[in-house]
Amino acid sequence: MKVSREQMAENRRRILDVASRLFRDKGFDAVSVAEVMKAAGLTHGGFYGHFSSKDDLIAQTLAHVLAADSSGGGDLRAYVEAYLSPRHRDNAAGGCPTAGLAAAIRHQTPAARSAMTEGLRSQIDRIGKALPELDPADGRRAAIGSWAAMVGAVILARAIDDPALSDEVLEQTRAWIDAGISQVSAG
Amino acid sequence: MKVSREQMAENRRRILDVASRLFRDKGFDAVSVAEVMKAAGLTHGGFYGHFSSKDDLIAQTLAHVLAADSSGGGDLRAYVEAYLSPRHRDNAAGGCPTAGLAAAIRHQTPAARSAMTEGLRSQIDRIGKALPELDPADGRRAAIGSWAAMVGAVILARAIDDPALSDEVLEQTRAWIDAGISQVSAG
DNA sequence: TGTACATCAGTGAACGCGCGTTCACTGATGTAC
DNA sequence: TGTACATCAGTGAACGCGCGTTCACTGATGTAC
Repeated sequence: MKVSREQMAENRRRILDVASRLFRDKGFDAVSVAEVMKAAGLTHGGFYGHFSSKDDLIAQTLAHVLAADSSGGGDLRAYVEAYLSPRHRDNAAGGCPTAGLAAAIRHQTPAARSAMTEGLRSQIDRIGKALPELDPADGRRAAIGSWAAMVGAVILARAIDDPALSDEVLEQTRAWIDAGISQVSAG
Repeated sequence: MKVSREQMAENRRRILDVASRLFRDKGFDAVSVAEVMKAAGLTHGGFYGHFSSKDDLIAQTLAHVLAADSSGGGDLRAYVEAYLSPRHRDNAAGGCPTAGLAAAIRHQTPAARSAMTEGLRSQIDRIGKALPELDPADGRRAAIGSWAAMVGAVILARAIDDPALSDEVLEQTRAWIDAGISQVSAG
C-alpha cells in the first residue's frame, strides 16, 4: 500500500542506514537486496522504487555514509587512539567505512569509486586541518601517512586470527604514528 | 582421461597459481571455480579431484601464495619504494597478496584466516630483520607501523579514481615512512 | 621386456539453490471539486 | 470541511541466470604377471 511522502523518505533513509551497516559487516557481495529490505522492515519488491539496482544502492550508500562521517576533525591523538582500539576493530558494522569497504571498492562501479574518492579526499583534508601547528606540506604528509597506517592496521588486525598479534598490530601502529607526529611537530 | 602423477601435481600447482592471480585481481567472490579451471587449461568437473570445495581452494591458495612470498627481506628502502609505486598499485593480479586480499579474509573460513595470519606474522618478522641497526623493540614497532602504512596506502590508492590523488597517497606515504625510519635509526 | 587389466584424473551434462530483478496487484495517500 | 477518485509505495509470487557441486563416463596410466 502507498505510504506518505515523509514515510517514504524515512524508509529510504532507513534502507541506506541498514545497508551501510550490513555492507561494512559482511561485504557488498554477501548482503542480498532482500536482506537489506528485511532489515529495514520492508519486503524486497519495493526496493526498485527507491534504487535502480543493487549497484545503485551501493553507490548511494557510500555517498550517504561518507557524507555523514565527520570523524577525525578534532583532537587527532584521541582519534588515532579510538581508531586503533580493539573496540573499533571488533565493530566493523558501526566502524569506519573506509576500513570496512575501501578494499572492495576496486570491484565496484565508477559511481561507487567516485563516492569513495570524495570521502577519502575530505577525510585527508580533515586530518590535515587537525595538525595546524605543522606547515601545510608537513601536515599533508603526516595526514596521508597516518591515515594510510590507521586504515592498514585496522584491516590487518581484522584479518589476523591470533588476538595477541592483532592487538599488537594496533598498539604498535599507534606508537609509530604518535612518534611520527611528534617528530614533525618538534622539527 | 587419466594423466600421470607428475602431470596431476603440475595441474594442481597451475590451478593454485592462476587462482592466486585471479583472486588478487577480482576478489574471491567474483572468480568462479569454472573460471579458475579454464584459466588452468582444464574443465570445471575435475576441480573436486584436487580440492574439497571452493573454500578449500581459497585456503590452499593463500597458503601457497604466502609461502612463496619472501619479499621485504633485503633492502627495506627499495622494498618500500617498489611497494608504493604506481606499477604495484596497477598490478594487483601479480602484486602483494596482503594488499589484495587481507580485507576480504574477514569473510572467509577459519582455515583461510589462519593461513593469512601466518603469512602476516612472517612478513612482519622479515621486515623487522631488515632493520638490524635498531634495537628489537624499535625495529618491531617500525616494521609493524611501516607495513600497516604500506598496505593501507596501496589499498587506498587502488580505491581512488583520481590519478593525481592516488599518486599523492603513494608518494606521501613513502616520504612519511622514510622519515619515520630515519628518525628511529638516528635516535 | 611385453601384455592384460584395474585404477583413477579429467570430461561435460545435469542438479539445486540463491540471487537480482520484474510485475500484477493492493490499498492508503493526497488532490480536485 | 467533506467526498470521489487517480496516484503510486509497498507486497509477494515468479522469472531467468550463474553459481557450486555431483556424477556417469572416458581413456591414459601404471601395476601384476
